[in-house]
Amino acid sequence: MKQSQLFTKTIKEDPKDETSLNAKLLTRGGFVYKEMAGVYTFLPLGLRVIEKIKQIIREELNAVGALEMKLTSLQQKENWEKTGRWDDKVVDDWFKTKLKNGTELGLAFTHEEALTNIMKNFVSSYKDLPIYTYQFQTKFRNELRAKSGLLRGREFIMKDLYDFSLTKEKHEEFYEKMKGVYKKIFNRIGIGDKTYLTISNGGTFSKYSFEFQTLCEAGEDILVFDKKKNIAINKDDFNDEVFKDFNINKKDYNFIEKKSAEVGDIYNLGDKYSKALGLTYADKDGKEKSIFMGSYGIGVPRVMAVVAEIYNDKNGLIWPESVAPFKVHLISLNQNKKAEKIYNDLQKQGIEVLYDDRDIAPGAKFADSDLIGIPYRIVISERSLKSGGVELKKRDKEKSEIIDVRKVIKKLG
RNA sequence: CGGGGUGUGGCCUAGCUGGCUAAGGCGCACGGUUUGGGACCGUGAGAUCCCGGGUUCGAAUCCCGGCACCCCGACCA
Repeated sequence: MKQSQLFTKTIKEDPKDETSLNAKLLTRGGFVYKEMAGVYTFLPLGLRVIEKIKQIIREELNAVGALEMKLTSLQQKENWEKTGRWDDKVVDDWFKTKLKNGTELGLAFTHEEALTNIMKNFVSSYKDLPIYTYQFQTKFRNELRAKSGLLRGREFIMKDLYDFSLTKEKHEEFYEKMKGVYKKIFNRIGIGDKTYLTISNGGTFSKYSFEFQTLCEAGEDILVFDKKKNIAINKDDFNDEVFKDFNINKKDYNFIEKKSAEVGDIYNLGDKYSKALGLTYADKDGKEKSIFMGSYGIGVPRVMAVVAEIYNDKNGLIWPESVAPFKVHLISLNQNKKAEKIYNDLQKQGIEVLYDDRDIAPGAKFADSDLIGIPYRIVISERSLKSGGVELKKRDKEKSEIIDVRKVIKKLG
């Protein structure tokens, strides 16, 4: 992409209505625009990051046989009444609306009911199971208080996966598998070493569930963990009962506390939804059986925000290569003819490049480049050409190197 | 939802104990000079001072009501 065509502009000053680092950096860099508290538009650069994160998730989920689909945001109340979740006293963060004729609708804050209902059309025999399916979908949650920039929003993209399994045991097998899949996803995104599989309250379906918590100052949770022994417990659930249930002798561990953000969660749903909505299958002996389910969420913008919180310096963002909006930021200082060729050659190699072809001062280009935080920066200028080529610098390094124009593409490819 | 804070051109701010044409910086347009770390000079455009009501000769400024945003807390499959 040519930067002259990028309509967003970087902003020098912090926006006055943001306090959190993620929102400040993402706003200043032109990644997001705040429509209202907890509701953000993804601008071209921001959307590229979102899509990178989605693609990593997609690849890992597809690898375990999950199929992508997309449900609707508008929901009729009928299915929700069957599970008791239409009631505002039970679920207090509904956004509800009405059809012209007065029919009540809800904007989905999750999709267990809708999906389970759909599956009634496709599942009747044990031969039809298991089913693993997921979507990237906008969730609406009428939070009392949106906060921390993109970390807690009222409208956000969520990856939610659901498993429909033959038995509790089969479901649990998949559940265990997903722990590894999530670990892999967060590793690829670049936050793996700060992300912990965390023991947490299980809610109504099982005594415990697991969250993926990433150490991060802006987070809302407090993680109690032992890095060496790789164990973490949400502080809310750090008590004798947990120690007993997980066979933990507190003296053997060196627990410390730090703030963290929940980037993913995996839940056992048991047969609550399948039962309530009448989703069953006929087993080999023809007997009707319950289906066991789980749900597995990842808040995509939240992951983006957490990455922004972790990877930055005083000059701006430093995206990990895996989720960066572009791999290379090509900066031309009055050498647009030569730069154009490099730009084309890089693109031919399939390397994503943002090419700063604008006619502005060098300092402004460097400042923008640092703020936007693309991993590799190539500068082509009279000076670099005199030294023998182009200057290549990594965003997170101080030093740069001069490389022959023909070799830089090979090096990055 | 309780408490605290803030709302002034596209962005960041000053002005707020009432008083002249609402000031500055960034950005934007035009002209010129610049060209390796957000350049400089000049000219110019751009404002329902969050909204509604009130007090007053006169309101960005004072009073009342509302809305929005930020923070703390509560809440949070």
